[in-house]
Amino acid sequence: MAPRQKSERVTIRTVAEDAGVSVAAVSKVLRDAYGVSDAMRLKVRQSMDKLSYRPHSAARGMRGQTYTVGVLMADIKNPFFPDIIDGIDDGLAGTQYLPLFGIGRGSSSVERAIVHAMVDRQIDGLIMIGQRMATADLDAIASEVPIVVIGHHAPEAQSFDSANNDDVRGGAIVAEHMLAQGYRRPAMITLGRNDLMSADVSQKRERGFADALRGAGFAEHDIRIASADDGLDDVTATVRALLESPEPPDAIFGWADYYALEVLSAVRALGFRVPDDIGIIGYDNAAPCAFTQNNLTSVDQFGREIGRQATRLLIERIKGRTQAEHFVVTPRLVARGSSMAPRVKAGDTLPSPSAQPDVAHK
Amino acid sequence: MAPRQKSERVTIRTVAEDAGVSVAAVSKVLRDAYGVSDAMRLKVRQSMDKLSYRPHSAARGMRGQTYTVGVLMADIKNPFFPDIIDGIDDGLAGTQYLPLFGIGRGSSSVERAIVHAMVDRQIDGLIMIGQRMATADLDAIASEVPIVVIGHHAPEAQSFDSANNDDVRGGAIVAEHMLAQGYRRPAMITLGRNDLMSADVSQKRERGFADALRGAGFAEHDIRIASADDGLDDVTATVRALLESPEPPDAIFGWADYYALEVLSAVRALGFRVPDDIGIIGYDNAAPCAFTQNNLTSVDQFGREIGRQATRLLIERIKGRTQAEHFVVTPRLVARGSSMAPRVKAGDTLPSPSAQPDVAHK
DNA sequence: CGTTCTACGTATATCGTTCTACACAATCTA
DNA sequence: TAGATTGTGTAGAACGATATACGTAGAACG
Repeated sequence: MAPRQKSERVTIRTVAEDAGVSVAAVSKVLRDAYGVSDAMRLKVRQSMDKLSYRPHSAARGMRGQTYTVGVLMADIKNPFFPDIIDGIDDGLAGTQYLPLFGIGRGSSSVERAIVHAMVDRQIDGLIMIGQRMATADLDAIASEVPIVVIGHHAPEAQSFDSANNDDVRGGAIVAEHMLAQGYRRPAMITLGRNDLMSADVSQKRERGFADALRGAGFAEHDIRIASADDGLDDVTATVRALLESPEPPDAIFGWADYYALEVLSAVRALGFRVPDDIGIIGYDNAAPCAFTQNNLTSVDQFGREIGRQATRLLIERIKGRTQAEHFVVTPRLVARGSSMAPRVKAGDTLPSPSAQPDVAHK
Repeated sequence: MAPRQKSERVTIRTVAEDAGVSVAAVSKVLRDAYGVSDAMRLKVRQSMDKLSYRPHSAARGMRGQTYTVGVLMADIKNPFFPDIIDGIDDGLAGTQYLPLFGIGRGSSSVERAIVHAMVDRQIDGLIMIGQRMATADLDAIASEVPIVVIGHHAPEAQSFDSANNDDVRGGAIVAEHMLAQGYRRPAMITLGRNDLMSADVSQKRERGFADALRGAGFAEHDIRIASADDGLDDVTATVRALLESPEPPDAIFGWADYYALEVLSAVRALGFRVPDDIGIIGYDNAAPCAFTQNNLTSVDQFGREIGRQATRLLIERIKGRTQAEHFVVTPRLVARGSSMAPRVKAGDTLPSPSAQPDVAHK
């Protein structure tokens, strides 16, 4: 009937012709917009199925939404992030939105480039996981697109939402557990501050950890918090320095699991037994914690729930909410072997490497 | 001068007016297209900087390229994939292209949905890592967009490229190493076949492993290849069945590292020592292999190089190559503690749990 | 000096949607 | 019964780039 049939791509026009209605009508059906009768909706849907029509997202982006949400992951090696992503999938299930991911490499300039690229590609909203940008940067981005941040506390921020666990409390939980287990000289190893704005959750955990020790009567110089970049070599060097110092710690808190697993490796490589000589605790309760060879005590921050909430917040923002909302969940300690010293800590002897490094695991 | 200045968004038109040239000229500069003088290029570039202009990707996508390449990752928990991604970043550095990632969840229908979504968003090309679709599906996709697959062998495919290591050879390397270390009853645990088309690299590794054992004189019923879905529970159940069978293996090859680490956990949880009672070998040489607590012998397949090559192939395809190209690299064994039994395997006694499960790691 | 290149620019149709404005009929209200 | 309202549908202008087709000036050539 219609004279034109040069192109082979199925467009909204093809559907309209097939269904015998206008292009605008099809568009309305597509968007579940107001002003279509049930009869028309049905007719159009059938044509779309018959032609297996898929709307062209780039074209939609020119005027309206793309139904794409961007997710910026600060890095890809963190075994905790998959939990969050499961939560995001939960939150997106049943909606038209699809997540596309950008992967930062620990540098805020790379992150910025990715965010720009996503904005240029007309994403409808953005979830940022563990990003390293300052709140001011986030405000700027929020003026272009709705965002929700995970792993960055900004309770006063109005232009964007956030979803987090209570990291200060989490840090405190760790200190309390160490003392309850009989460890006497707890220490923490945390991320170095090379990038101007490093992950601020680590700082929150440090504060909680330190405050709890203070509360238990520790003097300022007995609160030891060392730092190292992630990566086995840096961590090992710092662990070595710590354990060879005059009053070495008998328990170490690694600021996050992926990092604590490197601490675990370093401690054992130096010939110490875990948890007998040194207790080790991580943060996130990521999947590898449960492996027998790690058996790592950790703080569960309910990543999946955080991901779900973040997604809910984002969709609300996209739909028009302008009031900020900041979700916070209370973390919980999951005790495993790495912090369960069997001994009664009577003689307060300094730990030293137990004979040989454990050959079975060498 | 120009009457219109209603909108605030900086478009190609804004730049053109500022630079005093036509819109078409600016577009040419943007695309490094033919027919612009150095003087004009400079002038336009300056205006773009001054206005901090960023081209609108959706609009570009309507007629030309989006300068976005999609990367489909079969899952996000595999610690090997980051290596590949590093390679992709290498390959993309210095180009205008930016990668956006889709994350499958082990199901080919989810993967298909992601691929469609990416195509609808006008990506210029697609790299698929460890995807589970059949070659026929890939042909269909390849007719819409250039693709390169990683972790799927299709040497005869003409419509798309691939980048892989030689998985058959890799499987053989493992068997040879086990025998050289004195292990006498090697076994392999590999992925279950629940999804119709599961990762075909695992099958290649199985073949290499089995062929090598045959070559060493093993009888067919002594070549044991068990299967389990990934996930600690399934793997543990299968490992238990294997180790409690009449002639239990004394060495186990896990088809990939993320999987072998679960095997390691299961074996130790059952009270066996590694490598004394049971040797364990993985595949990929992912970062966690080097941790002291894992100390996992593995096969290095040079993921970063694979990622680099895949990217090169993709860009060539985007630029117009139609002849298929299939890159294959030869893998290499990296021996670590998990496969280094110290004993001389003289008395061929069956392994049994050494006394108690190692309390220190429980 | 006319013709033919070559290099550089411009004008404008086009991509596939969404959105605004409006037409029309049926129903409600005063 | 006139006027307002509601429900349903259409036409056509955007959106911001790219690609095509073409114009112009200067150089090269015979």
